[in-house]
Amino acid sequence: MARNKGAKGQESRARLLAAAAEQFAGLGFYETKISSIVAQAGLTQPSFYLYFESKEAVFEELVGHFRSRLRELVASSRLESGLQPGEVNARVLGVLETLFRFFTEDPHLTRIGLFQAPQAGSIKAELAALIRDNLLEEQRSGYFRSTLDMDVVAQCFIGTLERLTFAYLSEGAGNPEQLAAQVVELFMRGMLPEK
Amino acid sequence: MARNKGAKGQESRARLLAAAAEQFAGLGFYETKISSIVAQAGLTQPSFYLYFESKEAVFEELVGHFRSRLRELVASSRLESGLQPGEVNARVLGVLETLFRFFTEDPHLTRIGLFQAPQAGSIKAELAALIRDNLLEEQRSGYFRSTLDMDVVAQCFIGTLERLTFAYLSEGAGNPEQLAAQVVELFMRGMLPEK
Amino acid sequence: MARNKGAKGQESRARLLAAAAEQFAGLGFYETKISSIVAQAGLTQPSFYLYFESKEAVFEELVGHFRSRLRELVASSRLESGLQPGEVNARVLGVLETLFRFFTEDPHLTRIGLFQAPQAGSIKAELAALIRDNLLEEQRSGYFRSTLDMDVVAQCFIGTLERLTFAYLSEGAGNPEQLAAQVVELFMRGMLPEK
Amino acid sequence: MARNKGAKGQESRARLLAAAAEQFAGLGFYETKISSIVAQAGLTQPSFYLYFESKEAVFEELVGHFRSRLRELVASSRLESGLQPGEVNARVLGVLETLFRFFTEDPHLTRIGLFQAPQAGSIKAELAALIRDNLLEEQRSGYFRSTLDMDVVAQCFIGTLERLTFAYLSEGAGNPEQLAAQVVELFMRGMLPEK
DNA sequence: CATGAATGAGTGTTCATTCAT
DNA sequence: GATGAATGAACACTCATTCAT
Repeated sequence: MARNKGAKGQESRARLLAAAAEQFAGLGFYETKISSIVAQAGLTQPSFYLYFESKEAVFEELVGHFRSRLRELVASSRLESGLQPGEVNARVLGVLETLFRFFTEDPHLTRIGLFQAPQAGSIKAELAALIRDNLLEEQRSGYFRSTLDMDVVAQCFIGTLERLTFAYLSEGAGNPEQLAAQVVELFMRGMLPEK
Repeated sequence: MARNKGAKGQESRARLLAAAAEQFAGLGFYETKISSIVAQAGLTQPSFYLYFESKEAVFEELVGHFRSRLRELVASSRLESGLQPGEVNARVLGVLETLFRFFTEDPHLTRIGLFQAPQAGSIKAELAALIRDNLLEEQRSGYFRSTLDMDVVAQCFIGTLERLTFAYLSEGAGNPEQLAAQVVELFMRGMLPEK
Repeated sequence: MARNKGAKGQESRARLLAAAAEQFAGLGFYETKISSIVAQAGLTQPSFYLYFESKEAVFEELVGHFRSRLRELVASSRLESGLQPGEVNARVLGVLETLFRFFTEDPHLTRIGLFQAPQAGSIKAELAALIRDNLLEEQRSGYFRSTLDMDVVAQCFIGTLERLTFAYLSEGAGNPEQLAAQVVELFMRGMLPEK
Repeated sequence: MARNKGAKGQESRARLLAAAAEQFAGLGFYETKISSIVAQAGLTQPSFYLYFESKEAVFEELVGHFRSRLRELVASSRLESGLQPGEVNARVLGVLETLFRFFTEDPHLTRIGLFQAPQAGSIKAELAALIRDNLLEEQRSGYFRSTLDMDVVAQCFIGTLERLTFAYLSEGAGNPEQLAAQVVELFMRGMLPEK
């Protein structure tokens, strides 16, 4: 009941997953009915259970995808130590761009992971912790003002990312790079140490 | 159907509303059952319909409360013109404190209005627009850097407020004034004009 | 709980009864709600139970009224024996007119008694039996063709009366006398003995 | 939602429809419960909704059946012109027999269509209109007395048919042909032109 | 690999009726 | 004589899930 092998089966499974993602994102968990998922995927209800254990299970699978890909992303953008002071700006810009791009890339998944999932809170908390750790390391290296509570700053970043993603990117307005630049402009003067 | 007069009736209605707010906030709309709302309120199911048209109706009433109180709050915190340059900081600080306090004051309602409601998006959009208008006026008066896109800035504020509220305040950690101060410290240097 | 005496009480009871008759006639038993009856009567629900035992009870009271008044009517129109052959026509005409008038007089009650009541069938059967008895006596007296099955004829009269009442009279079209005349014209040639 | 294809499905649907017809006819719309319909059909409640949209929908389907079959019947019994005067009697007899037979054929449906349905009034009105049109054509051809108001006559036929159907046929007493003959004997002398 | 048919369990809602005042 | 408030009992309907094929 976990992974069906044949080519046609994988195709069906993928269609179901895509339909589920779209509907969960648009309607939320409860307003999304198995009947409408399978309809969109061109299958019947029992087929659904050929590929997934339950409605909860698909939802969890989607949330899981989102969460683990997000984790990888942030992990891989860990600061290499030995950063030059002049590069801090670019570094933060890069991280923001990467996150904006990630959120824009699969909007259904993003919407599910950041809004629809009951775990949305803990996902954001986890993300915040990762970002905070990055920031703390940089702060210790003297790149950032020592008076800042990096816990708070990380939360501000998350909130900002989240809001801008939904206000602009999911509406198809603006683009990741431009938004990231504006955020950097807004935040950095408050973060860099006084000259 | 929403105007029962006697004192006892108003009491019952209030109990139902409070129970509904608590459960909606904690469990969401769908996992909240009328049966458990009335149980918490010490009544039976039919009584619920003495005071509310439907499950949707109570939910909407709560969201409506939140939305309109939020509206009033922001409207009443419009900037009086004739602000001294030195006061800008304090002004923004004040607005942030007010909003933090408002969000903390009735956590159930806040959770419903900002997360559980399908209209959460439009509520935040509305709030963003109001804040943006405030900011724009101040920008025109020269209090803020002219290169800033106040639309984006407003969204950053909303995201930040929202995130901090849920990360700290609803956990009972931190306090509105302290958080507001940190946000001001973080944002202001990026917002005030260069000397 | 049966008969409240005071003037005001009688007034209230009458208003309830009238409202009930109107609504039962128009909407039927099930679509008529106690709440709407009392609303129309300008009272509250508990007041209803001051005057009637139950919803069924009011309905029965109305049906009972109809049934007993109809009974009296037919009973009182029994043929005096010693009728002259030439008067038969006028006699039947008179009975029809009387019944048409009765049905038109209180349309709500008529609609309830002939259509809405579960006993409608037995009411019509009873009426048919009474009419049949009248007809039989006249047949025995030689006023009517001896080949006619007066049981059937009576049913034809009932059906005709009922249909014409609802097609014309309750629409405010036509009048009892004229309709009665037409029925007599249609039926009598088939009923009177061949010359 | 009304087109399930397999043989087993059609069987179930038919059983539900039959059970519904029987219970609606016997108990009326409101006293008939979905639970008892499905019980009689040997199914469970959700299965009902596999075949019908709602309780109202089955009822309407039954009424619709009745109405359209009745329409066809009357339409197909339109008078061929070129009728011989001597055949008028037989013609009317034939129509009456046909209608009596139709009403007797599916007693549940008849009871629903003529009594239980809120549209019963309009169904009878429609039937009356169709019969009146037939009669009018014959009247124009000189087969019937020109003084008769065929609108009224048609209503008399309907009432008579209805009453006799329920008084005799649904009790299993009498038979269509015999009743039709008696009606013809009663009405025709009043309808045929004076010699 | 897929489907037609069926179901268990649950939930919102309605309404006649009553209690206490 | 009347009412505000409350309730018991029921019922239609939904939906995720599962057999049997």
